[in-house]
Amino acid sequence: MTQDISPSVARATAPTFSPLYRQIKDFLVDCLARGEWGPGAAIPSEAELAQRFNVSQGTVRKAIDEMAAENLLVRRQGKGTFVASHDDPRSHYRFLRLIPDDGSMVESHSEPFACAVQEAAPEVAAALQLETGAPVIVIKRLLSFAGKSVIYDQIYLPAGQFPGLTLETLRAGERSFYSLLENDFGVRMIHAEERLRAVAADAESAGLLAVAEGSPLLLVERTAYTYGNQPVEWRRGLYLTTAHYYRNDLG
Amino acid sequence: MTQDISPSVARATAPTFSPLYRQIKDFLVDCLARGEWGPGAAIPSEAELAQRFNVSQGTVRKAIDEMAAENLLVRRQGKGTFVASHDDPRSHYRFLRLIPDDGSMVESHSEPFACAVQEAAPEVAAALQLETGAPVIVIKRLLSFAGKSVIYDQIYLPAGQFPGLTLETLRAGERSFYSLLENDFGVRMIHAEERLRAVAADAESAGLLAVAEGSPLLLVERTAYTYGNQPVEWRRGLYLTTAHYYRNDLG
DNA sequence: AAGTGGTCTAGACCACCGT
DNA sequence: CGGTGGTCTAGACCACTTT
Repeated sequence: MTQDISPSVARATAPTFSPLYRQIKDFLVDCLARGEWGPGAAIPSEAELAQRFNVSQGTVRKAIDEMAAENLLVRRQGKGTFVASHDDPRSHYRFLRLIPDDGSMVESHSEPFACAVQEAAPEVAAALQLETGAPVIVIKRLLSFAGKSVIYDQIYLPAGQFPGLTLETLRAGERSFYSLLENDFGVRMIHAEERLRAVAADAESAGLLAVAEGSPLLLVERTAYTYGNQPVEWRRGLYLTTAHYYRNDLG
Repeated sequence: MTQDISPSVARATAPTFSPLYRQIKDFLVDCLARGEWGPGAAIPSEAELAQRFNVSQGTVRKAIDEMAAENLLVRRQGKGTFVASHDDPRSHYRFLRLIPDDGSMVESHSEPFACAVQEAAPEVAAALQLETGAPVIVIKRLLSFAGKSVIYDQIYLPAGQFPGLTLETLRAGERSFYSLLENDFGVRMIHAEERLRAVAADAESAGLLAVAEGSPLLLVERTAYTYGNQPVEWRRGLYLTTAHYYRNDLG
């Protein structure tokens, strides 16, 4: 007989039946999306969830295993299972792929220098699933390794989801950009897609990165998504790759 | 009491104890590395392996689960578990990340035009863990999408592991490069690392890709590894990214 | 019908963490 | 110590594929 974690839910003529562990996973993902447990918080123990859903602990375990593999949760033996957070040092460099040629682990430093609201250009609107002309926050910043500027980022966010975000906010504190969005606006980035191209530096980029106009730069366009595959950030990064490279592992 | 899948193995004073499922995984990986089962072949069933190792089926299952997640094995319900192969269409585009801007799924065509043995330059030797000057096979080829050349590859292989590889071999048949290495030389690529940079086209690349000298190109340097993290291929690819982009998913 | 992987259970014990 | 996740078992039943 087909089972369901919530007997009160009408199964009716629904032609789609998921295994129990998947129903549990879907439920837990929904809890995360609704902010039931904030980033860094502990979720209920496997035993408690098993009791709550009337399933065995192994079934709950399989659901959590998959979510841990997707970087949604973090297991810590003896302590519990926690909602993944960009505050965690382990998640800190998950989205930055530029590495110095010499392999040194120098600290990177972000220097935002502009933050304004604009109307979304068609390209930006399409990526963020907004109407063209909708208000977006535009942030410009320079990222440097060991004092040398290597990335010029232009970041676009839907204005409505980040009220009161200013240049001062960005410059305050040492936390990373995604940590800030997570803590101050409750928006957690869980996935991103990047499109890379080689381009010639325009006047603005050349000036900021201290190279000749026309020099080859690595263009990295990123769309970042929160729960439910909802895009909430689009950015255009220009990477100077004379002494650094973009690393990618093909599994 | 600590257990071991092979009671006859002296555990002696070994300070490292792995869980059973990890010992089984290590054993299976070793079987693959030794070529016990060729690519595409079926491995013994979970029940048989469980009996052979005197463990429960769930323990074998966990070992195989991890190997499937690492693309070493492929599970097929009702049929069995098989050694992953580049002949499988699913694995076919696992290493090619260049996508046309319009998203069309056009067929790519590889056109090798040079194949010779050279002495390894220091950079190549380092990547392949050989001595500088060791014999390496150098392959040059053009890859085109919809008739337009978009990638110029220079591929370096340790000559000793690929005896008799010629331009004729490469041009024969329609199989992919990694399928050929797998079928004709028993070398299966399981993992690769790429380093990306933006560079200016030199005369040779500009000519082959039909762009002006100095045009920005995406330089992709790849080291590919077989079982045991042994590097067996290094390649330098120059990608034309005016109508295509390199796609990367950040998990 | 027989064989395979896929799901699920109920219980055991271990390793680790906090108090 | 009690609570957590981590490993392992023995068995059940289901879904899929082939004979």
